[in-house]
Amino acid sequence: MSVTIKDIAKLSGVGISTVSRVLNGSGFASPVTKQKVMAAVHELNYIPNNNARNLKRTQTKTIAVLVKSITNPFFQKMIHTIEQKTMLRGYCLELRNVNSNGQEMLIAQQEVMDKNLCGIILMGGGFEYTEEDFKHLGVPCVLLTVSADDKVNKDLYSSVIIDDEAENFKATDYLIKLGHKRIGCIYNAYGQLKTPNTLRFEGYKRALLENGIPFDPLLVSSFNTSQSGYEFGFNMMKNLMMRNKDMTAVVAMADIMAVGAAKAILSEGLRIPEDISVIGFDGIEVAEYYSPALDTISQPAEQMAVSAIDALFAMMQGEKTSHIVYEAVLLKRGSCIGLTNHS
Amino acid sequence: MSVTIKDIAKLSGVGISTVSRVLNGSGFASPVTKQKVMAAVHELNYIPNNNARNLKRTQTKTIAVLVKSITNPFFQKMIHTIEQKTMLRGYCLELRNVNSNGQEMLIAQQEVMDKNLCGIILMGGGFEYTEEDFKHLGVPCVLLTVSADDKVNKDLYSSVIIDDEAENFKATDYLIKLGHKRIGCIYNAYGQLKTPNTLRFEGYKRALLENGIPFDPLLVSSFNTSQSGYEFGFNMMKNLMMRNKDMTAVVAMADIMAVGAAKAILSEGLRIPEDISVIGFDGIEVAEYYSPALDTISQPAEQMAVSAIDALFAMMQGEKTSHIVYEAVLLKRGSCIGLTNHS
DNA sequence: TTGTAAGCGTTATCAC
DNA sequence: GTGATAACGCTTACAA
Repeated sequence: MSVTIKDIAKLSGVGISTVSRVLNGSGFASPVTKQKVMAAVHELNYIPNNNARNLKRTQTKTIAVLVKSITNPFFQKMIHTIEQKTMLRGYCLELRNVNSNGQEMLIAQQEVMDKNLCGIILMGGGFEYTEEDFKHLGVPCVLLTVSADDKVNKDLYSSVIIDDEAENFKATDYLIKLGHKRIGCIYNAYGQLKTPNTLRFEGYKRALLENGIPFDPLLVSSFNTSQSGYEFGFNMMKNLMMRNKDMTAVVAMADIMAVGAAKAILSEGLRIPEDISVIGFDGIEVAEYYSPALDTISQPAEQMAVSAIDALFAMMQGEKTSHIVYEAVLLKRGSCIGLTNHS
Repeated sequence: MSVTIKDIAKLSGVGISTVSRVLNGSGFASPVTKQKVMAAVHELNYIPNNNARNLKRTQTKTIAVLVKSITNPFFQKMIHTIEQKTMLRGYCLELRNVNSNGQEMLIAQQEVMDKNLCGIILMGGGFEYTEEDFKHLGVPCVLLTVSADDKVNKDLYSSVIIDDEAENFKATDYLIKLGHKRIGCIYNAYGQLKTPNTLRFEGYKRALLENGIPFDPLLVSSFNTSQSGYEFGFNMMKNLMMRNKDMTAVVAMADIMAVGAAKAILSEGLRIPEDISVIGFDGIEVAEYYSPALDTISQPAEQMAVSAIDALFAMMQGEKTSHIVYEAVLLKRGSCIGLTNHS
């Protein structure tokens, strides 16, 4: 079958462990031996079996990032930053995508065991982690963009987040202060889970409440399907417009949805912001390159990524866990306008 | 340390192999035994070690997709389709991202060995595969969106592609037939490699040639940086506009670049398509949701994915390799206009 | 400097 | 139905 370390040993006329030593750089071997071994390796196109390796190895200097839906453009900057910072510290990074709901911790445990990880970062998804989860993991764990329930002992994990509720309060309040009263809301209700989106929705409701504007379910679209974010935003916005002729603004709980919503508005022959103001959330590139550029609540993605990796390495060195809440920035790019200026 | 199959065997009072059998569903075990084993598994939170598993296992019913830069939105539809089709056939799918240049085949070999794959799909990247590569792999291999050099024996691999040169000829020719003569070109020159982008560039040049329009290097922007596609398109377009006041159209060799280019145009106070016509390539969602929606050469992503997976399973059943070239569709959405209509 | 041999945790092949 | 036991390919003491 496949060529193994034995074949290399045989061909180069040395012992198995010598081959292993040469390949791993550990221990010493005479230059001549090295030559012979390497020659055999190339001749037979030998590739070491990682399973056999990991089975024995203890320390791997590897950490992992588990991303819930890696295709989310918001995560890309973060991942990139984490990759760089990890390399810089001389560690390897294992990047893994997760789709399955609620299974992320199982996959995390699996990964920790398989790869002998010394730490792990979990990003995306919901807030459904339990104390057991962290205990089972066995290695330091940092949650990024999500956290665990307040009941969970905060010494078991670190977290780097924003205050989703407060930030979307900020977005909604901004529109209200601009004079808007009929404000649509588009968000992704993912099952009954507590997610960043549901928190943002709470912020939307609180902003209405505190400003004395009645909450109107007709202004909310959150029917969850498996469509893409763009398509989702587009369809939800179409619905909202059909149901609410008096709507003057919309807050979308993700920029991709905001883009879809914007397209829906423009395709109806309406203008942004003159007819309807639009604000998104996250701060991804598309919102910036869209025309018109869309206002958004921009998360400090790079800083968050840096903090996450810092927190992880701190934990790996035995330091305490940390829980950072960053502040997001309301970027005004012109897709929202005062109601008095509406035509 | 970690809890192993032995612990489960001990706790549940059965033999190791019985535990293995219960967990794998293979072989038989009495309901009572099953109960006991499962109870122990849950109590100790046992997770089987994949390395040890893969070391022994022969048939895994698993195939893999190696994607060169998984963040490329064009690949996402394809990956999704491949995932579904794979599950449908009762196989597992291993999705893996590759960044390293030219190392994709090494990673592929590694993956094949580690996971005992029975087949692999490679998407993205360049055309640099050799005969040796496929021979070393040891399992059926399908190239998706790229192919190997013509010198490589076509019985060694399957491929599903479009004719990048011809398709971008189509795009450029379309603009020329609309009356454009000063047509900008934005593409990503990735080292000296032969990539879809370089082929598309060839198509651009041939269209000019066959229509008797002189090729002007000033109209080409391909300075390769590590920027994102949007940023890249934006900056390249800024350059082009600065250098060519008489440019009336631009062809971008990827939709993300086209979006960046469009933003650059609009941010200069120019209009699309009245002042400058824009056409992209690939057919991703953002181009559709952009405002104005962008014309593009749309690749039949789903069909291509289906063909790739079909080809792979065919090979796995001992059938011959296949080499399919799909035709892309020129989508006219209004971002290109006849020159006579230019204001 | 090099080789021998004992595991790593699992599965597969047998006997029972 | 179930339980020993021999691999799987490698790393790592330890011995030479």
